[in-house]
Amino acid sequence: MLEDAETMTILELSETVEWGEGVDREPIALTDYIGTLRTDFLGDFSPEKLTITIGGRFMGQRGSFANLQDANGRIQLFMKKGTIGKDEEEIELTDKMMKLLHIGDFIGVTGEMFMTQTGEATIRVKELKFLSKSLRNLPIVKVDKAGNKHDEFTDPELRYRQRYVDLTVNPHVKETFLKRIKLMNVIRNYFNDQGWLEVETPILQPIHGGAAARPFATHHNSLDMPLYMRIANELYLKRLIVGGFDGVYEFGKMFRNEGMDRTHNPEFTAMEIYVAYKDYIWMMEMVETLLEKIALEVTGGTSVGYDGKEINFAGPYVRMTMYESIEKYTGIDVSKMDEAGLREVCEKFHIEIDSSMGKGKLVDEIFGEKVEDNLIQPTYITDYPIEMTPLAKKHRTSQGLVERFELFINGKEIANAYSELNDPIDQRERFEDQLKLAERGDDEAMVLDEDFLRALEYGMPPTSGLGIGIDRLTMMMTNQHSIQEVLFFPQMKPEAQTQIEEAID
RNA sequence: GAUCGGCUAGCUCAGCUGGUAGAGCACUUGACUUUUAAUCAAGGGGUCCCGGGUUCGAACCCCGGGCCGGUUACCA
Repeated sequence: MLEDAETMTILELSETVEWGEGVDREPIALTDYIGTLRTDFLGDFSPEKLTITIGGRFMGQRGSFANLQDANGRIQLFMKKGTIGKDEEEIELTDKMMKLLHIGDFIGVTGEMFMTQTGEATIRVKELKFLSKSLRNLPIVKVDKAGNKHDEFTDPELRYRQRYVDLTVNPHVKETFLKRIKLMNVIRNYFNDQGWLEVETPILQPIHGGAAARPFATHHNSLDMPLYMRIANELYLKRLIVGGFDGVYEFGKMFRNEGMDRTHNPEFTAMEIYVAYKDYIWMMEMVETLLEKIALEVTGGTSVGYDGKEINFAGPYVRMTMYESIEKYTGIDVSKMDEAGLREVCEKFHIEIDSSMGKGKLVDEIFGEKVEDNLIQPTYITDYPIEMTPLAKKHRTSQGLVERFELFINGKEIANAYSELNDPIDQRERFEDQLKLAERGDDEAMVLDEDFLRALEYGMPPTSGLGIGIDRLTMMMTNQHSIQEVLFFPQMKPEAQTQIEEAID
């Protein structure tokens, strides 16, 4: 539906369609794309020989000059009235078309490259084809000589709701998403080179296992049973290791029914990988290699500017056990403390706690409050208390700990990894401990998955697993501070209630 | 959830102490046609987020609601 304000444009459209009927409707055969055209042209300039055909959006004009934009860039057109076409009739038609042309329309042009007096690579248009009409006004961003932007399309609400407009008029936005895609491809290529396999596991799960979070619940009609959108895919990937794959990974959307803010969206992308016959020490080395590679290929260097700081992704990264890190930043050794001692420490630092919290949770609270923000450069925090990590293997030497690390960068958790727990008896006990926590009031304690235990009972090789938050890693690599800037379509409340009602009817 | 700020033309924004709604870009018409924030002239375009209230009179003040953003809390 279009507003009254658009009436004029619709009249214009009908006129366009009318003359358009006389125009060749065959698909236009593009010979080039704007993105590479300018550099190709500048590299090997052979004037009057290079006849090309390109397509794109018409993005405004100045006198006889105009801009054309395609997926990868813009180029200037020279379109002089009364000169485009083979004969009188065609010239007249093209003049009419140029009059109807406005910002946002898709056109195809054929012409020759030349250099203007002011040194701008330009196409002298010999033939103009109208391809598609834009009925709405694009917000045009103008950039002056000094590089200042005028009338920039900046309203975050409009930008997120109408990402197609954002992408069209804000090149830096497109750049961010291209980097996100590149980042994922770097990971894929590296993993594939190692022989690890990209797999897919269920998004609709009868038991929402593998993490501690509130799920989205739904209902399957013909089975008449509840299903949950996955909060994690960990237990399914481990089943595949049981099934005999040596290395499996998945890029997947996870869904958590919790608050939204600058770093949380209800659906987000996690990359999880499991490699058999490895442990978490090996995994730290793998992650260092991977992140260095990502930084290099996505940003062009291993040192990345973020938040006014320089983050150095070249390995090896600092390694500290969780207890060491707490001692470093509080001066207190909590490693031998019982629950009562930990509660005292929390009180001393005015950390809010409640009765449902066990030992592991209390340690985590102290860590979150006193340590996390200090971990600016990539840092591995290792060897977590067993209570907070029900899916990780017990530490080979330290009692009460598990073989786990989290990678912190700029005070944020970026990756989480274990030597995976593959002892089915231990795993059952750890699930049962979770049940006790749940009874105590912890509504995020992990749910017992009987089939997963059965899988472990058949035998799982020693395995190391890793999860990386792709959205947050992308934020890091693109210097963005809101998750919405790295998601094409971040979750938003509906624009107007009426739209929802219409949709339901 | 708390708190602060924003919402005015398609976009970016002005709008004083409450007194007929403004600019630039975009759009339309014309001029110009080697421009690059093109230029010049004229024109059209508004549910001032929504609903109530106060007032002779509300974009502006008051009450309620909505959406967006910042901060903060919660949440692996």
